[in-house]
Amino acid sequence: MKIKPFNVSKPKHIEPALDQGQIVQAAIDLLDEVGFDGLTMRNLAKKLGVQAASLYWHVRNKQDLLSLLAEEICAPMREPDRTLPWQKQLEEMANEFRRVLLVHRDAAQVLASSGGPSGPKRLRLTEIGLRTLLDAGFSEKDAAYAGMLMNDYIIMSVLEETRYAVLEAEGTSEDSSLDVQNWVESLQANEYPSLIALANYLTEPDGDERFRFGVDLLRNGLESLLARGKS
Amino acid sequence: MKIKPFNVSKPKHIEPALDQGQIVQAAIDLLDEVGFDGLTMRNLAKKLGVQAASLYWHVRNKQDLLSLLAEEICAPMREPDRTLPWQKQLEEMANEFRRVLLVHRDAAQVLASSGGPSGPKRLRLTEIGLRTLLDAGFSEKDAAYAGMLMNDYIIMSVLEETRYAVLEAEGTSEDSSLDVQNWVESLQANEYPSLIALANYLTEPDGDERFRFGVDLLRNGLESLLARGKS
DNA sequence: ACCTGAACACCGTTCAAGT
DNA sequence: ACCTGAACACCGTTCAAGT
Repeated sequence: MKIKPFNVSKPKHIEPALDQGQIVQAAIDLLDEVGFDGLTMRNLAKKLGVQAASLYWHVRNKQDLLSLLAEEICAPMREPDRTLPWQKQLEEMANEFRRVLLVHRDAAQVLASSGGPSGPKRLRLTEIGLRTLLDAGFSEKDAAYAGMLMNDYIIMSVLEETRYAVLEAEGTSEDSSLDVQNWVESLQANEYPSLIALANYLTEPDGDERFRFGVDLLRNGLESLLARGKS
Repeated sequence: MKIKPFNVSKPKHIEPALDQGQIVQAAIDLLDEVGFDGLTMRNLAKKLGVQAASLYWHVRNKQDLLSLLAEEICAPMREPDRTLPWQKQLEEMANEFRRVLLVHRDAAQVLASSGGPSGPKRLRLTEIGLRTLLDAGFSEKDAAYAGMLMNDYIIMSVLEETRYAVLEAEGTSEDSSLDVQNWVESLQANEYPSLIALANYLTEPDGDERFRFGVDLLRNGLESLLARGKS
């Protein structure tokens, strides 16, 4: 009675129905369809035709999934041209970051809820940002703080930009403009004169302009900090 | 058989067990005890010795409660001395804002999850900030964008500052420092030289210094923007 | 190794019913 | 007017059991 030893290495090997890459891709699709709040482990499992518990074989927990998602969202970010002056390099990185955050619905929320950069792509991008600042002449401390600040600013900026968009989409266009109107009129004019004077800008959702304003402000701040240090 | 008519005006009037002020106060206490994630309608009801559904008589929903909470958290903010130069006024406001956000656990998370300012106190504070910027000579657009930027920066800054604190508190002090050490060592030195060189600053939780850096940067940016506009 | 079934311990919110 | 009981429609996560 002999047992054939050769098939032992492939003993009833069924193709695994799932792997981490599929899960992450499905999660991105689900995000685009239903947004951050609809992105649940159970909905994701349903989309994959699988039990929710199955996901936990390929992913530690939801937090882990969000980190993988953040990495995937940032993957298409292009790196800046290293021959440019440091201001232009940082500007390019900021614009690229914002661009990829606007590709997928609620991407900024994913980045905000996932912790700091852990995947190789995001680590590389922060490495580039920090190197740019160091090469520009900033001290280690200033470079570190400035890098974190820029990163946080961009995420938070897009977060708010898209939150406004949601507020707009909730009512019909006439209704939402009426709501803004009512909001302004509900303020007593003599109590909040500046607020009322600037209401158009405060409720205006021109994200491009607002984002550029912030980036310019930070660049100006960094330039004068550098000038001060060098004098 | 006569019925006394005089008690009719007070017909079995039981003292209401709850009002909005009590709910908000209990929510603040609960926040300090269990943090943002533990602040649920059900836990809050339990703390008040009442059914969860009862809360919905005094508060529209959880979002509404968070707005009330945000207002309560900001209530102790003092207003800046109007005779100071605009830079000092803004600095004072920033420091005050951060101060009150550090009084209660996860207060920054409450502010971040509650929408824009709706209560009278926060409206008044943004009014003051915007007025300061207008008085300083900024255009309406610049003042609006700068005001929103400062507001967002402060909330996000404290948000991250306290998130770091949580990461520190999770392990014993030796463990967490070891984790940081391991995190750094897990990076290939030749792949991420800047990241490794700045690791101490990136993982250092000196919130005071980091916050001041950001405020200084924004002030510098605003000053050069103003100088440019005036030239 | 990989997936299922079923449970555990929760959420926010609604609503008829009580007082 | 104000509160309760009970339900509805969900969550993330675990774990013994199956294949």
